[in-house]
Amino acid sequence: MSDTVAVEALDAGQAAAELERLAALIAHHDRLYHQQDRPEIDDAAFDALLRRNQAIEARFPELRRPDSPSLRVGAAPAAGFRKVAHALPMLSLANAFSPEDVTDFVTRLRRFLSLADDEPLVFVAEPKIDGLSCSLRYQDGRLVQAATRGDGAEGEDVTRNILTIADIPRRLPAAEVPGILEVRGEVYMTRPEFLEMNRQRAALGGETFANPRNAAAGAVRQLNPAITASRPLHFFGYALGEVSAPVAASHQQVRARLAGWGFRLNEPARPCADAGALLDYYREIEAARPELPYDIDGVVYKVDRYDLRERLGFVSRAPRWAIAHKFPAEQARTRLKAILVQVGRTGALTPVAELEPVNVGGVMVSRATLHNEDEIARKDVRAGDTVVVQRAGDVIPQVVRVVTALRPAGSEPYLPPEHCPECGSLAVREAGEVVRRCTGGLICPAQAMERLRHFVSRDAFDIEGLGEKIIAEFWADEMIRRPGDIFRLAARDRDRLTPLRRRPGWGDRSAQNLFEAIEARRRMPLDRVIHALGIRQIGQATARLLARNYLSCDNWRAAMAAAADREGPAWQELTGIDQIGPAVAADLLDFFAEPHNLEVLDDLAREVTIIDYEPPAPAVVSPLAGKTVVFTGTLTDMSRSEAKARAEALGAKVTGSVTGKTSFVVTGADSGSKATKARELGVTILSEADWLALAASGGHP
DNA sequence: ACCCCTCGAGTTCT
DNA sequence: CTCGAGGGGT
Repeated sequence: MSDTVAVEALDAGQAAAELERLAALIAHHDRLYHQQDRPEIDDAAFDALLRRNQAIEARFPELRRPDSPSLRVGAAPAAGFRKVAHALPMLSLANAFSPEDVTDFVTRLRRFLSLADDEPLVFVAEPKIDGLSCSLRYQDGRLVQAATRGDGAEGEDVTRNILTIADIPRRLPAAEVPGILEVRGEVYMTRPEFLEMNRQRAALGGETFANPRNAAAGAVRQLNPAITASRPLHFFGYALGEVSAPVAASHQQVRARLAGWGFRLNEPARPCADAGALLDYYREIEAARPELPYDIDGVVYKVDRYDLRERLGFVSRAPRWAIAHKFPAEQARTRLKAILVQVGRTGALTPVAELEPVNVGGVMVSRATLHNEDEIARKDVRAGDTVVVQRAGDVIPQVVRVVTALRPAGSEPYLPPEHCPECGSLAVREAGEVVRRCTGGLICPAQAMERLRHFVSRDAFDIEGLGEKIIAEFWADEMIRRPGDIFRLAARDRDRLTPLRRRPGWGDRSAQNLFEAIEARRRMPLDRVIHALGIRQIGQATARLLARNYLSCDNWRAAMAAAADREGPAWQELTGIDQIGPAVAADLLDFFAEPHNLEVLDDLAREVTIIDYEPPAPAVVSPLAGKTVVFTGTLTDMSRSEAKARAEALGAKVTGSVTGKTSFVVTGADSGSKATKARELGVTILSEADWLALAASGGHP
């Protein structure tokens, strides 16, 4: 039996023959296992076949078949990679699309930093490579971990694959680098190498990749590092992540250090002193774009000095000190076949364009959102029109405009539906609102299924393997009608009652995986539970506010019941929560006024342990935490917004008017009534110098 | 009565 | 990613 011949002893001819045999054999057993649920061999024997196939492929990569089992069998789970939390989050950048955006950016920063006209502010401009961001972690100079960006906070451990990239040094001179050093950069594929690789794959009858970015991403996320190794990948370093000791004071110094350690850098990079220089750089790169051997989607401008970056800080999820200036999105023309209407979990009816599939910047697009009926009217989009399509931020397809000259005769303007396309209930557009909503509420199955989808989504209960299709099947079989049902599935499956058993491709293993994912969610923090309920206007952030304020589920429910009158102390407490006003509070109470919702919550609480809110460990221990600060008058050394950001970073809340709750008032020049009021109320008054000293000390007086 | 910001809700494709 | 609405401040 040829299985017993050592892989090392095979010649190329034997290897090719064996790969062919293995492909057929593995596909056969895979079918028996997954689709017919009557395996002929046990799991260990099956795995042995897979391993042998992989070993032969590793030795003869050029013989790997387009129908190779290693591509399909191992391709499914991203679960193959361990999740790793980034020590410092990998943030995204704000975007600029026009010269005005760039001049605004420079002006905004100069104002924020309170720079005088003669004080310089240097940026470094670099090309923005269209690849896959990765963070490389070095410990005592040794590469110990590589992670993808993921959602920015948590990525996937792709160390074994990254180690196959020749551009990446595995060791850095230990004498020169701190104990912990993270290098961030972009994994990419050059265009000529990408084209050559696709040519080879096509010749072998395999699937080709749409663009170098997808090819690079696919290669890095291969479960088998041997496949990654066979792909032509490169790496540019562009920043540092966590460092246990500072290694540079500016971006230009970082670049010099990276180059010294053997990293490739984004070139050309250029220091620029003002918006004019940045825009010159942009135009040069745009002109050079076709000649560059790799794809870029724009350029990046970063403040050079690290001390200034520190002062500038962050706005929501992006650093204030950098911006990506994007090239205009690639556009394509296609025919709009029809305008469909989708039903969201809140009943919102969203029109979606069904398009003749068209390639936009390397990806086939067949649908695009039209947002709402006003948007359709503004652009006068009609079924049958030829439209210009682009991918916003190179991701989400959007209809830019109609090519009116190509409009067929006799076309009619779009008419919004009067009834929900899913349940037939009346569809109403409230005065002053843009969205039209299905009034079916609880009787609309589309809404109910969307609510379930929301319930299991990543920011809510995060149940993997319970996607749209599976939910729809369980719904049709009346196995899942409300969230609590999900947790009773495994019990019902013991009687082989679930529709899973009729699904082609589903065997015991798949069902087992799903039930394990569900069981892992039997305990859930209060804020996630609140979010998962899908109450109108209550998203992740607002759910957290509620959890923080009411601490336990029982307490929250009692408070909501007590606030039902919409005027008493419970209502006052609710609307007194910062960021919760009368509109949000009303939606919350509407939810609780519906008996069905209370039943759903009771039912869920019987299945799931709801964990009381636990305050996160404070990031900064500062005497300013929890204090309320008011700035008044003209500050000279810091702009008002920097002062505000600084105070908030130290845990204080900044407001505009002096009240009894105000902890202290910072008075700049020409302070007026606010300082007077502070004196009347006996609130502590600080001069700007006092404030600067306090802020510089990290809040410790 | 405005303006700015944050949040929510919707969306595509691999 | 985009848009609209709500909240809070000027």
